[in-house]
Amino acid sequence: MSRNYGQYCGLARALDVVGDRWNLLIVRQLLIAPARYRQLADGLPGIATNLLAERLRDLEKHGVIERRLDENGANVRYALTAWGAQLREPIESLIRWSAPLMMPGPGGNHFRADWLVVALPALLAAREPIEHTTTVGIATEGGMVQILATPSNTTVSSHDGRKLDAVITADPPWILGLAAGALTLDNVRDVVHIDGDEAAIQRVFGGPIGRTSAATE
Amino acid sequence: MSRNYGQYCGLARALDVVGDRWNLLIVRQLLIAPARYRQLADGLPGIATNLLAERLRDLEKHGVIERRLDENGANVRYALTAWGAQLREPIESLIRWSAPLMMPGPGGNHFRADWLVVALPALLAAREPIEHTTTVGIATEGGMVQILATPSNTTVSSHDGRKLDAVITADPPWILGLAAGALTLDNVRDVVHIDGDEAAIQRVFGGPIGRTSAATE
DNA sequence: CCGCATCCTCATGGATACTG
DNA sequence: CAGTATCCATGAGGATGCGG
Repeated sequence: MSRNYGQYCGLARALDVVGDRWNLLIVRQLLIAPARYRQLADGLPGIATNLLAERLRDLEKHGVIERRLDENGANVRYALTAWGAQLREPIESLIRWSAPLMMPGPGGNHFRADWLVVALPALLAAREPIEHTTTVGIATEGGMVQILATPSNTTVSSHDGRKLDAVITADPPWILGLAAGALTLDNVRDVVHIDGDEAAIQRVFGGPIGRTSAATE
Repeated sequence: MSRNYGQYCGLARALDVVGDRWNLLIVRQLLIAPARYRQLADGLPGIATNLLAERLRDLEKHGVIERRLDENGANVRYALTAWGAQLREPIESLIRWSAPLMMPGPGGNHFRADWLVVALPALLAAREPIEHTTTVGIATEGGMVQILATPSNTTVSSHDGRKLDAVITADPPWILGLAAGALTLDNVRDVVHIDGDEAAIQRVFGGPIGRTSAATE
């Protein structure tokens, strides 16, 4: 049972709902994709099973997530509600804010490639749109994700097997450093491996960082 | 001592720093202005003094806040570091997300007018810039804040005594509803009181809501 | 197996008293 | 004023059990 701050303040009321330990990480997992209980537990290393169950109940009660049944009426699957999905903005903001904390590297922490599906759009949102549609793969320990960048938008998802313009193989900190704009391709040339069209990687990661903390224009 | 998630994920590392109870609310207070220990305790109703002291130590250790001494070398004052101040973005996002939670009203919760200094810019950030420089006061139980809106930016601060184009007196939910765009001035005309130039209020709160969750254009 | 519920232990939070 | 110290209540984490 979540403890309330008892303050009539937007931040306090938001934290009354999602401020409890694990809550925002559960939302992160569901931003990747709707998931079964077991998938959530796997994607949240360290969570106790009773806590996961309790948090899911709380989040459902507050309208952040919902249980969905598949066609045959069994097999619950957890998914974000429309309101819960709007947590993407604060979560992406926190991810951008945390960039300095990521630069030192993993240091024994758990890592899952699909976390990049949330992190990369957050960091790449700072970029100017690219001119030519480009598809690149990011291969790290634990899996491959793909970036589909068009002039109008950029999406990141698990690799679906399609042919890509280029694939960059690298440890996660280098990828995040590139995405955050803290590193250039030249900086990391000898610790990454690129297959395919290097110019494609350059288009995705090399563009100017156009976004400031103020609104554009 | 804050417990760590042990995940190499930007969100998890951000929460390792600011995810502990009270931490983001302390940052909220310091976004209003640098403050003394006592001012913080007053602005955070419900916090225990040992927790406030411990959180301030943690946040300082992580580089989110710093202790500043005034000229004569005594009297510490807590303030955000440059990095800590960048938490304004995630905090404003959470405030926008929480708008549905604010509509039911305070219901016995604590309220401080200076919390509006953080909340109103977050909600008004969705507006198109106004055409004519306008200054309005918001008088609620517990104090008055002022909005200084120019074509280039909008700031909210505690009232400094200057002459204002208009003052609107209303309970907080009406103000937040107006700022969030959930209410119009016509909706609340008989529960608020306006002194001065009503058109000024209309310019600040009546403008079109231009911002969507996607980036502009 | 999956999706939890129970039980137990210990770390953390909260209220209040107290001190330099 | 600006915190410590103390004590109690609550929540987190881990192991295990259990029905479907």
